Amino acid sequence: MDKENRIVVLIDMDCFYCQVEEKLNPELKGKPIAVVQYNPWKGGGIIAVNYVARARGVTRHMRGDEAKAKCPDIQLPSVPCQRGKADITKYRDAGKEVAKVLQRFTPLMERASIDEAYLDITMTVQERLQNININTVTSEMTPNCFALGYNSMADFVSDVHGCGEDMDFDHEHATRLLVGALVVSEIRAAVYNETGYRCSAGIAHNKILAKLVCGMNKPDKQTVLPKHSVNTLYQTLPVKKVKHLGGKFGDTVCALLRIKHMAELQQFSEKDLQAKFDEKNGSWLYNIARGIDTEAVQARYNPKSIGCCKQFRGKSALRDLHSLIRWLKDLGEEIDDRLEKDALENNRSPRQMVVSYSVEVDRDISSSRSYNFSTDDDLCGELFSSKALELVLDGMEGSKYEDGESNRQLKYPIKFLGISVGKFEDHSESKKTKKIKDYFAAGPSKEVQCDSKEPKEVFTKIEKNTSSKSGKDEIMRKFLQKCESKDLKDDRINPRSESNYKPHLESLLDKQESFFAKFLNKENIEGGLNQSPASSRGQNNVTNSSEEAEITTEEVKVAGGVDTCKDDSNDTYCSGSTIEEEINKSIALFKEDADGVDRVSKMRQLLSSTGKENDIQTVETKESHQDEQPHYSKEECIECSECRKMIAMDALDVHSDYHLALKLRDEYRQQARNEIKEKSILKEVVDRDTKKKKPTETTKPQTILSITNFLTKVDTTVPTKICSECGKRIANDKFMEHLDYHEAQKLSRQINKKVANIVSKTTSSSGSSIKRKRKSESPTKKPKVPCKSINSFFKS
DNA sequence: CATGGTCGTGAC
DNA sequence: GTCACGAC
Repeated sequence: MDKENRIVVLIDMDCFYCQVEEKLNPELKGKPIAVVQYNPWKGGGIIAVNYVARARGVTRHMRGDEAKAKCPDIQLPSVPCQRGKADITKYRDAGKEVAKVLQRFTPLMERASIDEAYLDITMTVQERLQNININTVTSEMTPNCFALGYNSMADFVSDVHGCGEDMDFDHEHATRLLVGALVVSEIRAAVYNETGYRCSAGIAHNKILAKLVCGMNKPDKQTVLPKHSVNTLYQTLPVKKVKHLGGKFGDTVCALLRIKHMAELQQFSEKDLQAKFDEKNGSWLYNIARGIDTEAVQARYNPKSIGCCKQFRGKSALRDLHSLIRWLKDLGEEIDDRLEKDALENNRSPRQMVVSYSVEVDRDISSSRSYNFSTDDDLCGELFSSKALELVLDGMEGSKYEDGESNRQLKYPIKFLGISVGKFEDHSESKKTKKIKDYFAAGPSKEVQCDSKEPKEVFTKIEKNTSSKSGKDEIMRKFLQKCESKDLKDDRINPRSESNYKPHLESLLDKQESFFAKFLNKENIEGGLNQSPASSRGQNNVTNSSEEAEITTEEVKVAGGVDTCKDDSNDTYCSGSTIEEEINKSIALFKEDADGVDRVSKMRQLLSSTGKENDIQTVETKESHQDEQPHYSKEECIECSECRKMIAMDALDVHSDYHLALKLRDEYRQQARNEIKEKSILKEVVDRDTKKKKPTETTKPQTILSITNFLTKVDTTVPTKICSECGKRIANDKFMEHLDYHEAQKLSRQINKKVANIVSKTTSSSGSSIKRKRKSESPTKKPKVPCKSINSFFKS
């Protein structure tokens, strides 16, 4: 398929922060709410408004108090504060939860922000087209769907069926868009069923258009833009509504060309536009004026950088060294927290950090400095904050100013501070492919020495779950074969290829995202989808979008009853015990294996077999079923008592392991939370070079082992006992091991408690030095003066 | 005093 | 390597 006619979807969560709050606190459901940030001053700034509140005239740009005045019964949940900063972890996690669902439908997903993602479903549509008769598709199969240029979806459908008397009507593309709309209906239903969140979607031939129409019908709706409707749309579409044209560039375009609407852009030749703007922008404008945008959807799940920042407006500007240090410390710690979590989830760590800041000298001067980590840098909060301080002071050359010993004033007040890290590198060194190969090339022997932990664990899990059907070698050989012959994508899509190969690949994909993403992106750039001629990387003017922008007044429709079954993993991440890491990994894996593979189709089948209609449309024709993976009839499934999901019986034990792991993790997190102590004092940073670190963690390996064992699959044919500790069914021969696990757990709990006690006793003035026992923390080693001492910036 | 905190990108 | 911009 050529690059102009892909089927691209933008999924945008409706007032996402509000939905998250509603899910967390069901009492809010149905009420007008707005999420605020920093409530002290005038009720806080509103960053999201739900549709009930919008109907009452509440908008963003209002303070909490104004909202209260407009709508007295409005609820104003507040973004939690940590370290004096808004903490959006909740929403990030919720966003990931959604992305995880989306990812199942195509490997080509680009996460555009916390609540938006682009999906290239060209292949999915192609596949579906081969399995259905387009004439059996009706508009009822795509509820809440609009087709631009049509009065109703039904009109569009009949146009597709009737092939259209209109000469301009591009039947083939319209057909694919219709199927795309069908798929998107399923995607949105899956998102709702599995997360409880409502979203809207735009379906078009490229990102720009998908984004454009996504916002035209909200909330909980989708809009498809047929090719031939672009012109109609453009007639009245203000230039500034188009992505990339919403800012200064858009303004100059309008001013220079004296135009207002997109349609007017079409009168200019490409050369014209290139002359007025530059070559690239000229071409881009010329194309987008015709609804053409060839920018590919990048396969990217993880953010490329992780950062945090804060403004210090007005009087709160930082004027002395004390506050500078303190804020850098907080920022550094937040980075640290998030990095720790990221490392766990994605097996990577950053190679660079950037600190940016702005000072008010006359106007606001902003600048940024970067630092590349060296291999022996101990990546931790202290490193970040002290390095940042060094860089800031370095950059403020001459502006620093001392005023006696105790209170060093900065010459210019700091209005903004930010630390971010990026240039991530996989822990498994770019040798990942080689390692995978090595591991599987080593043959059936289970004992392959893997020096680093990550690949092995991942693959043993995968192996475990596939062993009944085919060996790891089988699977991996196929996988590598496909990689090498570059056929991989076709096989993923083509339902007729190895039928039990696809789901495993998918769970593999999930864990090895960066590897796979790279592969896909490469493919994409080199050949486009389906071997189109090599392209010169198209124009790029990309920006990114987030959360919930325009407050449009529309018909009110509240997100309805959220089913509460979720195996929700709302991590508020705390200190990282190794046990928790293990549990986390297990959860991640179980998630896929236990219920992740193709739940939608299973549910669809279940629903259609019981005749019970829900949100899910039973759209598939019979032949499309034949290729679906593990085919579970109702009798083969059982409802999980934990989450009420229907689980295949032969997967139930794995599934309940998953819940157990979740519980374990929560338990550990709770403990960790208890350990958290209040903010530390700048003293800590100041005397960082004299501080000694404590050797912690000595008994880990054993603990890991027993837990891992504990989480292994239990064969149902083997005699079992019920464990009195956890109530779980344990195979007899694993029972001792299992008890060991509980022992280890108790032990570690005790240890943690002791630590917590020590901390709380000494916490009165400077207690936080124990608080974070980082994995990377090496016993006594303090790297060879990685940072200058603060004093070196000030003569005494 | 007053949307704030994150992201990604391209130009220089 | 820095900066401004764009999105929300």
